[in-house]
Amino acid sequence: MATIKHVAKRANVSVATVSRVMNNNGYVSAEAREAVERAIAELDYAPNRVARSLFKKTSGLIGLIMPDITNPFFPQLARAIEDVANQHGYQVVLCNTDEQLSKEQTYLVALQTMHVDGLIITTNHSDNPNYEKLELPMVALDRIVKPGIDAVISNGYEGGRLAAETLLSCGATKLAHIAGPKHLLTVRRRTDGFLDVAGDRLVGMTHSSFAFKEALTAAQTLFDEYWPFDGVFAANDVIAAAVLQEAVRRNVRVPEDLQVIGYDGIELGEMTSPPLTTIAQPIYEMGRRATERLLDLIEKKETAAKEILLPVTLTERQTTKRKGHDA
Amino acid sequence: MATIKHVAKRANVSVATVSRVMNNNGYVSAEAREAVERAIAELDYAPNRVARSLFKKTSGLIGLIMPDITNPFFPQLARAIEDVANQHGYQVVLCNTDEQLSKEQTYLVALQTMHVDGLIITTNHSDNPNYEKLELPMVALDRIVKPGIDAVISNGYEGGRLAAETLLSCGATKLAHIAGPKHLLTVRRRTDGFLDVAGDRLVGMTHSSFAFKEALTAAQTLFDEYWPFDGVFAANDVIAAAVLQEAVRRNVRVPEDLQVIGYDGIELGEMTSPPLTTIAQPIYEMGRRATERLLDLIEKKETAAKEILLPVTLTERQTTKRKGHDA
DNA sequence: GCATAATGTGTAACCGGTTACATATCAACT
DNA sequence: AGTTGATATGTAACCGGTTACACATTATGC
Repeated sequence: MATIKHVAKRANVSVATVSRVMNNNGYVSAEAREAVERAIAELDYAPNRVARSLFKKTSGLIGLIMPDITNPFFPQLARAIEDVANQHGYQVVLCNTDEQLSKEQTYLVALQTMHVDGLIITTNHSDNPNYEKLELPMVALDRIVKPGIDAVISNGYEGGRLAAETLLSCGATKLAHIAGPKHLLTVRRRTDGFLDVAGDRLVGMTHSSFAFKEALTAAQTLFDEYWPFDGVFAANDVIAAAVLQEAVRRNVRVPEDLQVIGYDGIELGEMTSPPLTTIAQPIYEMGRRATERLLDLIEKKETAAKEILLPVTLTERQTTKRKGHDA
Repeated sequence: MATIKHVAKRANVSVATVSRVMNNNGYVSAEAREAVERAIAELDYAPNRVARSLFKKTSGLIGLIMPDITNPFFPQLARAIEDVANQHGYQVVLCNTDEQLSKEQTYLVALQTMHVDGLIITTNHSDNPNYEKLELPMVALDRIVKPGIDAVISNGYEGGRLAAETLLSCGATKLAHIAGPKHLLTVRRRTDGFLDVAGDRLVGMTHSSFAFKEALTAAQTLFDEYWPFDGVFAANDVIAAAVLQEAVRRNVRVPEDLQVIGYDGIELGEMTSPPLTTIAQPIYEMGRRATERLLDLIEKKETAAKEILLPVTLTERQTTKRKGHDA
């Protein structure tokens, strides 16, 4: 690999001059600039980012910490983050923590010692003290870490309300709910919104993680203990898919006998049979906004908002009846 | 952040000695070692990887180039890669190229200038000249780039055969197939294997990308043009999910009237109704093997195998009848 | 008891960039 | 003509590690 010295020699200038034309700062004569540019082209030179990084204490890297990229909600987020980062010349380092504090800790020091410029965190240990001492720009995504830390989230409470309102206005009268993991504040809000609207029309509720197998078990429990009901709101689309599958197994027709609404708006919802009605978060948008915010933080554009709340929307597919039909 | 100089000063030794205890090489007296270790602990010192990287020309980073992490086959792969890399102290940089040569090119120079130690490529431009001039360890995953480059793939041809054999032994007599993108050699092999066994029992075939929307269109075309058939093999699980959905739409019962087999063995297959029978690739294992191979290459353990071929297995769920029932 | 090898430690060069500072030239202004 | 400021460029220090090399000191062999 060619270095700046090779370029300097070839262009008959000093390394300082080469550096000046690369970074487009300081005074450089037209001839010198031209000579340097020719040398760069001829040698196919690209500056060593490691060397630059060492001096500038900036790496062009951002760390992305998520529980598990295998959970179908995250790839879209990762994609958005990667897209925006890339457009601005940054690369992203992927870290799966399985929500284990020890892994998180290991990654944190690894990322720190490699001088990442910022962090996006979709993992939540609100109680994790590690983040605080970290003097790094960071934004929480779909999570709320701490008052002081920027967050990008969607309106879970309204989403939960919307789910209940939709179910009711589509004619459901006996509602059931499968809530998500209790330690996720953003997920609890969906449940809160749903329950507030459902009121005493709620006939049953259970909990599940976002793993499909567990969701299936939870769905079975729901049917075993609370059937009959005619409208289910699941805390995410994976759980909703489990409800759908369990309904099929029990010969419960969807949406005729039972309407189902999921949450997230991941692609999976299009692939179930019937396709899933869901409360869609603007997933890509969330990733985009979080990254833009982070880059602003990194580049010291002191932007105002500390918490960005995005709206959710109803994506009507075929697990609900047409709205207002028999409401 | 504490630097090696701070540690040296505090331990009353030179930076060389500190470096020696950090790397556990050279001679260090017991007292010196102890003093250094104490200083490290007290200062909470972690060596700057950027500085180390500059001198050693090694970064502890591996580049992961994939078409689109959003495609449900890739997250598992990424997870496996990340796990293994992490266990060995490496981090992974995620790159989505959308199979666009220009993006690939941009990433390649970015990764190169940041001195990544190796590359895992799940993207395929067999014709891409960029990879050749790259003096970097790399392994192709689920792709075949070039004879000289290591590859980890699963046995697509056998998988295709297995799909056909299964369909036939479960009583299907009129087979149909939706093939995948033509430019993917590993995917074409599935089709080859399937066709070789199907022979003249094939009644129809069409093509599709791996995008669900396109797969739905392809499924419709298949039904429109070739119905009736009683066994479908789809080139991947996403396409199979589309076939399932289209079958439901047309009131074709699965598996009674139509049996369906997918390919890949992604989690989606468990979530469809009914759950999908599929030819499962050992996805996690593939990612693991590719990464282990790459690390061997990086660390110059000249290992033999140039192409690692992994077996596929049949995952019987509920879109096929019980085997041998009516064969 | 002396040559030799093993052990222990510090100094400084090096990796490949960036930039403060010194120096030089030249045009403009008084 | 002399001062001043803008333009242009090179030298060398610096970022934070690693390691070749020089130099001591101690242990071992004959």
